[in-house]
Amino acid sequence: MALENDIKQEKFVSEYQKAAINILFTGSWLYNINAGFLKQYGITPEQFNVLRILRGQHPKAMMLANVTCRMIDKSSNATRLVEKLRQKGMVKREICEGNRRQVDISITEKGIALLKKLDSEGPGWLETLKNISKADARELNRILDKLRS
Amino acid sequence: MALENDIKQEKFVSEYQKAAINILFTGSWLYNINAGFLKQYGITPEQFNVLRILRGQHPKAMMLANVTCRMIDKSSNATRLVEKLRQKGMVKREICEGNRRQVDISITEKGIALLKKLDSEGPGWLETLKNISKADARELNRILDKLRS
DNA sequence: AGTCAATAATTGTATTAACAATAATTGTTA
DNA sequence: TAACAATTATTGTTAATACAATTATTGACT
Repeated sequence: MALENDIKQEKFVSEYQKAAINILFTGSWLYNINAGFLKQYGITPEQFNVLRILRGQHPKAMMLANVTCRMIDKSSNATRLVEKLRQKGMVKREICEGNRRQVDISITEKGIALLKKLDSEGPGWLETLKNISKADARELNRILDKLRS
Repeated sequence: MALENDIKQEKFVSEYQKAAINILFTGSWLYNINAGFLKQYGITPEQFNVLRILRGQHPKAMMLANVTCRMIDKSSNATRLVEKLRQKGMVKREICEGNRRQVDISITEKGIALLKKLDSEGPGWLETLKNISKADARELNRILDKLRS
């Protein structure tokens, strides 16, 4: 009955409709928790996501298109996102010598340090998920992956 | 392996982290499908949501705060959302006589007609969900509800 | 070499979101 | 009833999103 209470809707036309709304609602809910947590560190969830992507390749650089295709929300404008992070000193941007159309982006030490702080200084957003068991988390992943297939 | 491919990330630190990212990613994915489908009708997902909320009470009117608390994304500005719908002739706005602080909002015949068209003219966004079984949809709802509890 | 297509990224612009501040009205109570 | 608090909604403002148009560079073909 949780979703029914959350959006004050007594019934749904089908289990599928409820699932669709549940995904959208829970996504928005989780996003807002995450955004609120990150706010004190001066970054948005999208910026956080880009930093984690870059850390995954550190110390190698990535071209912009490869950052974009790894992003959770691919519609956000990577150029401007990266520029915001550059202004904060979290990433470095260099035109690639071998192919001057592309831009090599890499995370700086300052960016690494911020992520490290976020990793350690929990509780962090992941704690929010601990209402469900590990088995449920696995089941959730299975179903969501199947949904998009 | 679906999410791993979708965001090109080989592994996650835990099943919980993957679940969090999976919810955000699937929510964004579903939102975009929905937005693309609604675009040809000239409304956004949030506006669609508000219209469905108002239809649920039709022909009664609702005050703005009661629309807001039923919205999927409560952070979006209901005043402006409703104003957009009013400009399109989908809703009616009247200052409540009994309490002049509140505004009575109701769906118009034109709004009803649009929803009816959307209901019938599928396939619609719900078809997207049919990759999973009804049992999986129920399981998904159970887990998501628990997650937020 | 010159032209055209393809790739990579940036920019322009209109719309929307975030969220604090303000206005208008009503309720309460000294 | 005057003053203050509470409720309800709107507005102001800055930043972010959506997405088409544009620029810059490289690759391919004649």
